[in-house]
Amino acid sequence: MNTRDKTTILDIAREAGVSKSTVSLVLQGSDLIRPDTAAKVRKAIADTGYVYNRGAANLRKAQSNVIGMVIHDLTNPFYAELAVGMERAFQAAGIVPFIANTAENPIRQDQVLKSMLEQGAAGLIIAPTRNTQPEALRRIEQAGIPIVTIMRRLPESRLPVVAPDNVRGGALAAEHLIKKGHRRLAFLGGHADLSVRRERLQGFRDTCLKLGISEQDILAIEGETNRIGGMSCLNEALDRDEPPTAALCFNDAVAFGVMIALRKRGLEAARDFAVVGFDDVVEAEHYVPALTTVSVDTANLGERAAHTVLRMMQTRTTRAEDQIGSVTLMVRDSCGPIRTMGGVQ
Amino acid sequence: MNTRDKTTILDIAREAGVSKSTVSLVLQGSDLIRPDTAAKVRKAIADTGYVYNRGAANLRKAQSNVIGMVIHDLTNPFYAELAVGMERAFQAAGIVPFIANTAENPIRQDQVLKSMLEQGAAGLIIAPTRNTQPEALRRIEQAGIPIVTIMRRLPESRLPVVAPDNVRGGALAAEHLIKKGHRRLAFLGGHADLSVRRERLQGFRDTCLKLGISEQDILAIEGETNRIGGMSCLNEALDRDEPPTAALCFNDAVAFGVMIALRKRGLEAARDFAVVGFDDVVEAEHYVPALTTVSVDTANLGERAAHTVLRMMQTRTTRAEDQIGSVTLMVRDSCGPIRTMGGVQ
DNA sequence: CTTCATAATAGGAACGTTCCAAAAATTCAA
DNA sequence: TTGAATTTTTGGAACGTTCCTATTATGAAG
Repeated sequence: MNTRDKTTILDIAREAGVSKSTVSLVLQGSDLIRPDTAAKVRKAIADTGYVYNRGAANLRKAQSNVIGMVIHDLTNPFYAELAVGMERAFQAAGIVPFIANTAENPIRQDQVLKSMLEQGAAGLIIAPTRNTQPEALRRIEQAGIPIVTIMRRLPESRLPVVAPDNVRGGALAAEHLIKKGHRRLAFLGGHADLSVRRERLQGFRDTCLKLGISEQDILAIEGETNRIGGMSCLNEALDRDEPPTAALCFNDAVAFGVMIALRKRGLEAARDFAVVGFDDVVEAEHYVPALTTVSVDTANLGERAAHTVLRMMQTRTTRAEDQIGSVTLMVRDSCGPIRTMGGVQ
Repeated sequence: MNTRDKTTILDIAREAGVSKSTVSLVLQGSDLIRPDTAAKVRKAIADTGYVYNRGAANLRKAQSNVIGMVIHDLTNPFYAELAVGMERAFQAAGIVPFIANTAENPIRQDQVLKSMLEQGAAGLIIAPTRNTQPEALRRIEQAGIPIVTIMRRLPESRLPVVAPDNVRGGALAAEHLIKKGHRRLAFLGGHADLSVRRERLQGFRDTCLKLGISEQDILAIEGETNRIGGMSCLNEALDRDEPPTAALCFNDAVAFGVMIALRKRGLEAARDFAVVGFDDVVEAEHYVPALTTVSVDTANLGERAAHTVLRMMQTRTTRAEDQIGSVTLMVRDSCGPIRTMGGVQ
């Protein structure tokens, strides 16, 4: 092989005294090749510092095994968990997926998506940013690349979605809080344009109404989907005339923010105010007080999404059923005991 | 263009009535092409659903702009922050890097690295798993691909490292705790084979000795580098005959674990036991009590790593200076006031 | 031994791009 | 208007694989 050039299939062919076709066949694990020939080739591969050029192969095959995971906020532990869950599922299929973060920025998301396409991605899982325009994904769809959205549902889009049963989760939380004796309830955090929030809020509100809470005793406050958002939401809630005594939070991050804000006001989660989270990140269990939250079975969600793209890739289809994961309420300490009288202060 | 086939540079050439070379030139933003010709081409590109085939280009150019970030634990908020920091720096350079998680598993890491190589990565940033064998990276080095390690230093390796000044961080923490009046100190968490721990512990221990703490009053307990590890380390520490009254934790995750374990024992961080973290993750500031911790300026660290690979790629070199980021102690609430008498219970 | 069927191997074209050398178009000066 | 100088455009080869179609080696049967 040439001194400085990278070694190719031809180099190992020469080294092993066979043709490039033979080497290629060995590389693909074909059983057309006689075992001893294959051994010779494999030895040559090991001797030389050969690295397979997947780009060249993809070019010729007109298909790749690259899968991209495009996540809107890797900094949110829930999404980080989700991402590594999916990665694990892909690993089992012998695929190394690539993760990219879009930092909740649609423009960045466009760039990332473009890059994934150019790189020849064969499948995509996307947890889209807010304000994702439908046409941002249209190009990918019409390129015939399997794509599934996870968690967030896109408006006016026929893309398959993998998400937890948000409506039921909201309902579970409402039921729990009302059973604990609360009569003025809040839903804190999240933006109204998020499908996740609409669904969670819907389940929450419907159940409240069904269980006899009146409309004006159900408060919904929008906010960021992180700790900071939780803090400001709680403050806004408690500054009302008739403040709520309990809240379902958009997600666990918001719930942590709510608990922090409570402490800053000299109040205590559980004792003075009941808080329920959503997602059940690992941290929830260890927090003090341990957070009562709706578990979405993150690992399972990730696995389903992974398997869905994989299946779509195999069947060369661009459509798939939505998948709604079941949820369970993890009752821990953040709602305190059953309440006998209303009112906080 | 053919009905079902993907459109190529030739299709847009035909569409625009120019040659493929012209299209290629336009794609590369060459100023050789007359503006109106370029406009025609760009229009054709916009009309057709053309997507650039970077694989083909890389094949021909024998070089790519793919950069990989291989992280050992994306689930650790610190590394998630680090990853998005690096991503931001690459974005400014017009590059979309790919992230992969190795889940602290050297075998997985080998697979990921192999995949990145095959994909034609032009540069790599790696936060290596424990027990990374030097030869795991040797192949990449000899392939001439720029690679920088971040945070963890590899044994017997000449790869450039970007890391915070761990020794100084440890020293800062020790000094702070001793000034607060503590006389029996612990270093909690982390495994002895981690360079990060060795350095942090070294700074911590040396300063303790220098400031008059005797060897047997400096306790070092190994453990996992996460919350769980922190919990068990604290329990082990307090179950000693002469328990410490303060600790520097391997990182913030461990520190959170320590504080949780304290609560479980009916003790309180700050009041009953001083705890200092390391890393200064965003959560540290909002925790209750707010965590006193050594800030490593995560964003800056990520930026430096990114710029280092970028520079190596440009200069086609495989060597670079180590970069040690400065650290500062963020004094918050987790160490309480100055202590006048020793002893916990 | 041949002959034939089959199992292994080999050679060339193709994938979509870039780059080089060369051709064509344009501009400028005389 | 012409020719030279310059700018703009073009065609073909090359990158490292895979796939298809040969071709050669092997073994079985006559």
